Amino acid sequence: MSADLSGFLLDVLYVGTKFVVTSMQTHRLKIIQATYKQRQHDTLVELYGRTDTGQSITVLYEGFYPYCYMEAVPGALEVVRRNGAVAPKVLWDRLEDVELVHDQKTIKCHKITVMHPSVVKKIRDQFNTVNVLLSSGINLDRLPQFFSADIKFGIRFMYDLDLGSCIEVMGKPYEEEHPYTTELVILADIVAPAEDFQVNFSILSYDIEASMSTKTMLCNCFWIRRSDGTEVEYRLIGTEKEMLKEFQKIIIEEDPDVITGYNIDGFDNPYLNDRHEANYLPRLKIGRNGTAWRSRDVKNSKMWFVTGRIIADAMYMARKFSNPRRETLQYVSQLLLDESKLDVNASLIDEEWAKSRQDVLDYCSKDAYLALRIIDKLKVLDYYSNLAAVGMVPLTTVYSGATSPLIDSHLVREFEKAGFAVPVGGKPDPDYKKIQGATVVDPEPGVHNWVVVVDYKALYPTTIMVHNMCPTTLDMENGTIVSPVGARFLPPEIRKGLVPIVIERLQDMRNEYKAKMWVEDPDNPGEKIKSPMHGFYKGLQNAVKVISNAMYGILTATFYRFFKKIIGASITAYARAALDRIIQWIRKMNLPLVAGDTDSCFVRSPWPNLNGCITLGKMLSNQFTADGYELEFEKVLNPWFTHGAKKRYFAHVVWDDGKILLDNPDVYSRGYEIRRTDSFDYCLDSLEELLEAVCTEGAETAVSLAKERVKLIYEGSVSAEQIAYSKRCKPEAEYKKPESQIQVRMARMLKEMGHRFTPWMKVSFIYTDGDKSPKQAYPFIDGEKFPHTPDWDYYAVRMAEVLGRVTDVFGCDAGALLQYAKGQTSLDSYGVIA
DNA sequence: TAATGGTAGGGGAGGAAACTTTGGACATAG
DNA sequence: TATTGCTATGTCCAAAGATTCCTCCCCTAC
Repeated sequence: MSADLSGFLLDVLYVGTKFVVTSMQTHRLKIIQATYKQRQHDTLVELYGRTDTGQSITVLYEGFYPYCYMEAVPGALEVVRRNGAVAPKVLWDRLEDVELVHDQKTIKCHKITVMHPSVVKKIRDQFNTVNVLLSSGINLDRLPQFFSADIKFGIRFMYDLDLGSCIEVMGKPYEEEHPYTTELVILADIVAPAEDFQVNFSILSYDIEASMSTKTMLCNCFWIRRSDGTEVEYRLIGTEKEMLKEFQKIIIEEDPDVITGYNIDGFDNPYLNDRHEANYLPRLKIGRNGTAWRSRDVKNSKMWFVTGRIIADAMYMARKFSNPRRETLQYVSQLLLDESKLDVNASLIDEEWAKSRQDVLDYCSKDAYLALRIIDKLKVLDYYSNLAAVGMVPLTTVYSGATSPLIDSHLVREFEKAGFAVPVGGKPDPDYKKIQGATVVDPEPGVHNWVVVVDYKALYPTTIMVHNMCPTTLDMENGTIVSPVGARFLPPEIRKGLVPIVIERLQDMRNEYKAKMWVEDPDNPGEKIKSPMHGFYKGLQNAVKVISNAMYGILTATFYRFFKKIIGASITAYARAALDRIIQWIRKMNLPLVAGDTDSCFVRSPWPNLNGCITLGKMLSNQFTADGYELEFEKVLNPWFTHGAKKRYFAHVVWDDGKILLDNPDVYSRGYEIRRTDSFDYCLDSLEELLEAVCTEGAETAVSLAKERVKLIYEGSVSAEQIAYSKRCKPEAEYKKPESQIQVRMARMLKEMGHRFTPWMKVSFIYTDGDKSPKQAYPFIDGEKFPHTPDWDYYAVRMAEVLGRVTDVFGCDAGALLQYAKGQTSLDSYGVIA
């Protein structure tokens, strides 16, 4: 490997009579994790990441201290001073008096700087604990409020140095003895923000086969793709102890940023951990600071963490990014990669192992390989990388899946810069009454031709900006902007809200990224072509959208630090009013409004042709693009169908944002079983064909298709695979009555049958007796023959209900469909259905 | 190192409550 | 005239069935 000499500065120091030459280096890196180590008298900031040159790096920074703000209640500081457990850890010489604005009032505060992050919590806690407070012997008028007192220290560091997810550091190699295992370990003098760049993370994907009878490990196969793109495969066999030790050693040597595998959170990780215990080995030590991994209970199941790396379960990623109907590795790799697992019966693994070790090793290795490919295919790392860049947080923060830290990252910085207090997050209120949300228009059932769709662009963010809504402008006395629910906000001339400022900045950012996706075509001046960085900027602009859209939700979350119920209620009230303006106008003009939801209206055009629709769409758009709101003319649908339920539509798109698709229309479908993952394939395939027929063939053909389908399933002429239901199963403790839930009963059965099941997985099953209560069913296993007889009667009824909702519009209800299937002419034999 | 975006809505399943039908015991009329 | 055997009918009451209503749950739209 050749060093990049341009990044070196020679720093010559004169020490006594000798010249000592030290090398100052600069590095650019993307932060994977920002954390810290508490030392005796200070805290060391630790940033783990990967550089633009592909090296793993630990950046250390000394001299940055934790702090928080405490309201200056008389005597409060004395309480801290007298607490022997806390006072020695406070840097009293750094104590500052500051004024912070909170709820339109100026509050006198102490800025308390301490040695360790844990001290901040202790200071807060002593005011919560009556005994500690009493023992201080001080009577307080009231308890002081705390501000900026729950920000993680690594994040605090990034806020204060205004860092994003990519940074530039200047420093020297860390010479002290240290536990860090990255290629580079730098003690930084300067840490500065850097423009975002793409990083090639290294990734390890592993899979373990375990004996069913002895519970010991048979083999561990894994693949590593290094930062330079090369891939290596390892296959560990031998004694369990050797395999465990070897795995740890290779992880440290190869130093992957990301560790993955299929269902590792549910199986491989806890299993590995158990085997370490069984072999009297310490926990797997794979942290980049030499520490062991650890697990945390999240919603009744475990998640695994390791310092400096990300443990990303490929199953979780597949679930999150592609919402597959089933979640077995076999199904997902078929769906996403068009590849299969190798043919080894996992529930008979001991026999297979005895028969042919080579086959089991190949099988195991392929599983690890598939997990790696799934992560690639879904572009998981790109997505998180972008989200981290826009959210200005380390990669681990976005990986955790929470969106509030991304919003926090922008708002807290903004609040602190402007001198506003940053409250600590609250606890959920069990008595909380939901605020009123959006309007949904009752749709007009039937087939409609030439329907124009208009919707407000970014309705909630726009609403926040237009009405200057923010905790910093909410002023019930002086506010002149009065929301429909009575909240009063200061106008921007008096004080521009910080939330609107952040939203505006995000929008500008998005426009900038969008612009960078395209460049002038050198061959065709005036024409735009994709820029070489098209994909990169596309990802970034999408990340901005994700964060913008989350803003309303976060501000309306009770636990969020900037939560104000009346602001949330005002946002939705203004939004309802905006939609209502269009609805009223459309009704006044006597135009048929066929549907509408939150920010959109579906209007049937009085002119039954594309040009007429375009005229109407543009007219609506012009009419209602005003006062900061932008109504977009989105689509023309022809035809458009609904059976009359909200949020359930099916249509053909013949015009989409300027593109004419008359000859080859896109399908537009919302809510129907077609889009649902908890229905069975035959049902949703049939429904899709039925809706297609409704749109293209007319009612008669559609009805006979529905009748035929119900008949076929009633006769049992459908494969087991096509009638398998699939439902997510949570940990049993999450249910009020676990055994009443079919998915719980199926999960129990799966386990009894010797299959791996971990909570939060989807389970597949087929009903065998729908008359019993609770209904009887058996698990369906991918690729295996279903050994029971399905209750075709039950399936016929289900199909009839689903298809009947559609055909009912044309006078043929579920009962009639069933009647045809059963070849009966009278209703009485199954009167319940009618 | 206890972490957490929201509300609106459709639709299936299970189960309790309210309601209806059924069937046995008994009485009475013929 | 009184009693018995038998059937038809009515009433009461509990069990069984069918409905309705509510809640839980999953998943989706926005």
